[in-house]
Amino acid sequence: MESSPAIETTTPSARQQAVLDAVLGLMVEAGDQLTMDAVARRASCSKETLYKWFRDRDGLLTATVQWQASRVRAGRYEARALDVATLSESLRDFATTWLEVISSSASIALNRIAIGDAGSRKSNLGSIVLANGRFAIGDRLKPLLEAGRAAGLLAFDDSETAFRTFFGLVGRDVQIRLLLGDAIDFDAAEIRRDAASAVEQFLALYGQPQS
Amino acid sequence: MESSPAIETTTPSARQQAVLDAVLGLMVEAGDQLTMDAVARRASCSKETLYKWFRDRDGLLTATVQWQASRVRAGRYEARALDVATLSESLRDFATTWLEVISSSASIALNRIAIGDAGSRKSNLGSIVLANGRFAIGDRLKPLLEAGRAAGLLAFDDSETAFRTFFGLVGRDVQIRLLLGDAIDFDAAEIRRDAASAVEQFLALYGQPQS
DNA sequence: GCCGTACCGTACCGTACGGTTCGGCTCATA
DNA sequence: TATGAGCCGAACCGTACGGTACGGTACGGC
Repeated sequence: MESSPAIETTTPSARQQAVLDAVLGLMVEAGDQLTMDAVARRASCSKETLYKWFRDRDGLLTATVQWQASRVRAGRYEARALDVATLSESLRDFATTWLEVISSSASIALNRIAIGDAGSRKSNLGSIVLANGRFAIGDRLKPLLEAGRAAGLLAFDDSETAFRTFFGLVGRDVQIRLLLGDAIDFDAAEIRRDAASAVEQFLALYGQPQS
Repeated sequence: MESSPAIETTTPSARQQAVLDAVLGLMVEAGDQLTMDAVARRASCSKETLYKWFRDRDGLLTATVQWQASRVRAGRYEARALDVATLSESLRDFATTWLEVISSSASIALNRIAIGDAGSRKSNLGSIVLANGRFAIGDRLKPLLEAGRAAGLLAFDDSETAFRTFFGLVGRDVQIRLLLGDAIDFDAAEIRRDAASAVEQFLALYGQPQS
């Protein structure tokens, strides 16, 4: 269960970024009719250019996924002097950010595309999304969990297992419901509430009683 | 957050079931090239028959989803005399069954299809899958939870919230990883282990101390 | 002023696929 | 043995879409 590194590639030029944003916009508004024609029209560029820059449709999608991933990287969580308050605060931030990401229309659209072609063995959008989503989050959260353990605030054997529990408590059924088209009303307040109660539950399971 | 009833329709004839099984097989083996031609070839029937029986491609997919759902309905969990042992045993059964379902290749393929066209507003495979998956499970688990509460074994205000926690603890990152093409080795022993520890955690959060 | 480069817009090609039509086979009923 | 319903297999149609080709324009370097 090694963590895949979040793939990094040469950043696209400004014009190319505009194209990728057009793709994202199109995904969100009409995920089905994501045709090369539509992209070219929306981005005011020619299909020839699309093919020159991104090789083929798959390359365009891959670049889009990576482009979106590159700007989701949220703030880091430095292991400052940890007490139970700052730890749970950091965990809440983490949970909140994660819930905001997975409930954003861009993420939903992107995951739909990636899941769709994970069924066809060609291309590997799925693994890219996984590497930049689930596994990137794990890589960023585990140091915090381990710092919490080092500070005597948490108790667990395997940080991977602890992380997966955290993931489940935070995400619950949200992502699958959104992906399947369920319209959950999920405003910022609701997200904060859910994040807080998930952290509370996580600490109930893994927290070390402070003597 | 009303629970949608699991849609029930007239059961297909034996021949029709064979066709639907062909669709399922095709989904699993090559989810992308799920064409009407391929289905007809695999089921040794004519496209004319497909269109007569199922109206159009969408009707065929809908019937397939419902057909698959109809045979997933696992055993019921009668509220026998509840003590903590039988309750946690029932919960373990539940979790095990659920994990087996979501990790089965049929379920993965089906969810991929449903998610794929949840992006296009036409058709509502997504809601059908939700109704027969996530919500059907909820409807079947909640009575058990409430029986546990009535017996003084569990403590919670809202059975929906308690269920969603259970869902998260059991499923964690499994479904999204499988949908995105991650190859988790998930044998029966692993599933039982995961189910058991999820139930243990759930009881740690919601269990009522037995005096 | 001339040329090469990069790009836009559009027309075009090939193919795949949803859906329709039709000829022919089988079989049950009369 | 005639008839018709039900179905198979194959040919067919229209369209949508990925990918290519090409004419035209703007611009920087010589």
